[in-house]
Amino acid sequence: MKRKPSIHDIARELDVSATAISFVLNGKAKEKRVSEELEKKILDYIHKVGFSPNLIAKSLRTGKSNIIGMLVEDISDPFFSSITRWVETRAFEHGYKVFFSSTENETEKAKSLIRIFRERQVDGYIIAPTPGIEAEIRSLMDDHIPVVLFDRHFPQLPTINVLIDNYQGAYDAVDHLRVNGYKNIGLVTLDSKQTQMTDRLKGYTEAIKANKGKGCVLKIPFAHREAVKRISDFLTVNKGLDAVVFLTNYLAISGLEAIAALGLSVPEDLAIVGFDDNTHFSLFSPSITAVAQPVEEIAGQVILQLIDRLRKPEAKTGKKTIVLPTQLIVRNSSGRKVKTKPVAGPKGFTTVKTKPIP
Amino acid sequence: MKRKPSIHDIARELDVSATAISFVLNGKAKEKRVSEELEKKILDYIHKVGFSPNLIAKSLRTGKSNIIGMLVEDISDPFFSSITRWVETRAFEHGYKVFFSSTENETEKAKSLIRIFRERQVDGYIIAPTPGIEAEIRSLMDDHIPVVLFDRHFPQLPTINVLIDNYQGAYDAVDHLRVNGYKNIGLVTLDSKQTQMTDRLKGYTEAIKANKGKGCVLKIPFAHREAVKRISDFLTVNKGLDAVVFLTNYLAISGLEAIAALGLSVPEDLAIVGFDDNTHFSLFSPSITAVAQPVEEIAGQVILQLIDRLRKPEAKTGKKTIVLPTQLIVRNSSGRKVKTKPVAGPKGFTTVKTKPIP
DNA sequence: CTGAAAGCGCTTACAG
DNA sequence: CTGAAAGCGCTTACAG
Repeated sequence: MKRKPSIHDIARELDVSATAISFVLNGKAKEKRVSEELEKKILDYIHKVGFSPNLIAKSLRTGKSNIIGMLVEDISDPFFSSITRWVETRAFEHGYKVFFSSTENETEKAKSLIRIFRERQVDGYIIAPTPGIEAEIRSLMDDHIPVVLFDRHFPQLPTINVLIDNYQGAYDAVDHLRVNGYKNIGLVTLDSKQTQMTDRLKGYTEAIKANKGKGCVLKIPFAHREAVKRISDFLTVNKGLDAVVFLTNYLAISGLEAIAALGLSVPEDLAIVGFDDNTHFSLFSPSITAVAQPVEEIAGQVILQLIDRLRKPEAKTGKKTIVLPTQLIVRNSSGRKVKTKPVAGPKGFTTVKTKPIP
Repeated sequence: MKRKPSIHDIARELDVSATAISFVLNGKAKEKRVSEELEKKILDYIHKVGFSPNLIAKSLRTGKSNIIGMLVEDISDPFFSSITRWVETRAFEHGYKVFFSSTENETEKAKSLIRIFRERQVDGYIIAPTPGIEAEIRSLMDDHIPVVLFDRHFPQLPTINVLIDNYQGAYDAVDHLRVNGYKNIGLVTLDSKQTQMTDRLKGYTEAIKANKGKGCVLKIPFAHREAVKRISDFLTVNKGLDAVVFLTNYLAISGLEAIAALGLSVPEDLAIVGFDDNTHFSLFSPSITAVAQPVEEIAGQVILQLIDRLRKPEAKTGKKTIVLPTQLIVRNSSGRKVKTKPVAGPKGFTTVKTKPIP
């Protein structure tokens, strides 16, 4: 592999000092009083040969990499992929490149990614934390490395957090169903102690209580292979349900599979509301009502907070939590309940009328 | 920011040489004849204090970063996101970290990403090329930096290419529709000269010709805002069509929106086949038939070829093209044509007719 | 078997 | 206004 020219090669070529080239390259020509003539000579040559400096060397020398490390749960999830897209764009405007990776919500994977990023001297972190990485985050903070958490957080850590109002989002979903005439509203959530999930669960519970209803909750382990079957069983056992709220994107997708397999009609047999909007929700038949997160604003706040911290690394850090509102996007899957429902079943519940497609 | 300990700090601490530590760290203790006693002393200390070496310094010294730069069209596209997931896993097994970015198929974005990666001394590249970056790729090859192209390629460049049989995939789609009784099969594709699209188009054209049919093609510019309207107009003008093949994932999604807006039934009014499978295709009503790419094998071949090249950087490079087969996944959207309009859907399938939301 | 030293390509305090 | 030199934290050829 041919060695690329270095600043010193160019210095020799042009018979100027490497110092001058460095100043010009970093836009410090004026400040450091490099003559305009010299500056032009250097710039012309650099453009001619298409020189680009070795950023590895620069990083080693300055201790800054201009890289932000970003950990998301799953880069192929529509919520996380759109967040990263926005973050990437905004970071670029500030001169930063973002490297992201998926944790799949696994503690060990998150720990090893943080280690890898640290070894490469990443300047700051944006993290949707997995459970169990409090120590790693604390260690970053101890070394004064800027960290912003989003989507979920650790209440005991004095981090900067960009969150949404999970409680209210779930509450709104239930309330919307109630207003539209649904009486028995079930919930499908993850079996998780992470804040985003517990807050959503609380929103559901409180909304149910407020109307003196009875809750009915199914908790499924993260990334469970048999999520569809679990939901299917849940719906079969709890025939009285006339609506279900799904607390994540993927649970809603699994739920729709289960509902299709059971041959239920939405919303006639069962109304549906999802959490996290999805490009395809408007395309399903019927289209799916969902609690949407303000993706662009989340990304904007995340980068704003991080850049701010990167600018003043020695500033006193304190806990700071930003909570953004959700928005309920009403579509057909939660349409007003039709009271006059044919035949049997308690509360107008129709039994399976179609065989699942083999 | 506290300075992290370096190899020399540890050398001083333990009263050994930095050389020995470096050898131990790189698993060369045996080879370089470091005594077992010394090795143990060093390892113990390193584990105790949790030392991790500065990879930036290592990169600068060795000229290797152990990073692979990967350019995809759009990381949030299900096809590309699953490819990157596999590539990431497989690369990690070989000691490489993958940094990926989306080009959005824009020439300038791709060029600037390649520049950014080069500045950071990335060891090798995996690229789904945008149009117009032949020169950049040639320049990488001139500098003996390993490059593997996938999904599409430049026939005039002697690169390593991992492709699928786009021609056959499209041909199969048309043939399947023909066998199921469809006579007037239209096509919706991108207005693109990239190989993956031209090959698919050729597959369609030849399949139509082989049956002495008449083709009917709509070409839409990449990322066109009004794709739905274009398709809608196309379907309205060409009322004779009884089936349509969509040559990309997103075109199929836009097509479904158009079809919903027009109030057409699938497959009764119009049968559908997509290119690239999609997690949600099985969930739509009806489920969508698609030409699936062998994602895991593509990723496997891509990494295999790249690692091979990274191992022997000076080896003669020659053009090498690997073509993998596609698989047609038959679902309900292309069900056998029923001459007399059906009462209910075939196979106990329920079609929910809902008006599009205004 | 072990260690001192040079050098990867930058930046910047310092001396002229 | 300009340049020589030190140093960021590693690796490795070389001398002992």
